[in-house]
Amino acid sequence: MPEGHTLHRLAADLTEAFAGRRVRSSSPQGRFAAGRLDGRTLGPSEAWGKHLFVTVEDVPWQVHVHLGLYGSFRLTPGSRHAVVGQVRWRLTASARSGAPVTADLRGPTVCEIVTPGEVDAVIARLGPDPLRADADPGRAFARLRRSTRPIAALLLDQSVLAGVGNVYRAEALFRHGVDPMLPGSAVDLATWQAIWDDLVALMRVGVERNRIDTVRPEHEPEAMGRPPREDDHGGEVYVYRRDGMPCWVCGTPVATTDLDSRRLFWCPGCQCADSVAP
DNA sequence: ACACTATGCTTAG
DNA sequence: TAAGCCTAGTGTG
Repeated sequence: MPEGHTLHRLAADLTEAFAGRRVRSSSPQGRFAAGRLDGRTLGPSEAWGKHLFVTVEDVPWQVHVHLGLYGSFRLTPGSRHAVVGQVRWRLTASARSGAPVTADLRGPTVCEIVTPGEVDAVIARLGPDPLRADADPGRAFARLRRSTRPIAALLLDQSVLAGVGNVYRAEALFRHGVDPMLPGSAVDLATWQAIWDDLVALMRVGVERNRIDTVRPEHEPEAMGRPPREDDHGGEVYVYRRDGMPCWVCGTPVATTDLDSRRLFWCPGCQCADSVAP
């Protein structure tokens, strides 16, 4: 499911499966002008935060995809599958150019052909993306320091930081013992740098494993003598959707509240002004 | 079978 | 702040 790591993994998978290959392109559901790509050769795909761009050889335009809350873009071997459900965009590459493969896009918020100028405009409104090597965490820190909004709200603001979603927000704040309601202006540079570095590491693991894993080795189920969780959010997490359950570290029940119409999860024991980072 | 939820974001008011 | 987008999985009866 789509936080930034999902999009970066998807970009890599699409590039591996389709770059340099001639594709068939269609919109079984009919809501995307997929015919413009039919018979063309794809270039590499790239992710910026939660946005995906699929390039096409010999033309300046690209396909811009945003999965939104429940979009999915799934690759499966083979090129002759029956269409199941509402497929906005189907890409296939046949056995003639390598391993046959199909990619089906369902339920995206955005799937459109965009000009280079439009690509630049999307990227321009995004903050630094921890998964991009050229990202500048200082840009995000400058935004934090100018804001009285809670750090938890700022971490989800894609113009402050690109690619972080509700799970990474909750988990990163937990791992650094930061009170989610701390105003951005009160975050010191050392704390910010630690959170940023941690997001870079956590999200890279997310890309590799294609799931979110945030629990340190010493708190993993094997080390704690508890059964593994392994739910559909990924592997092990500390607080995300664990409200009411005891914190893995201090035993305090995990709390939840609404913040800007999004659910926020945190441990009141580990994440307060006088707590030491777990 | 139906109801509810969800890792997101935009627009209207 | 609320509604809308539009899919899939889970829970309830």
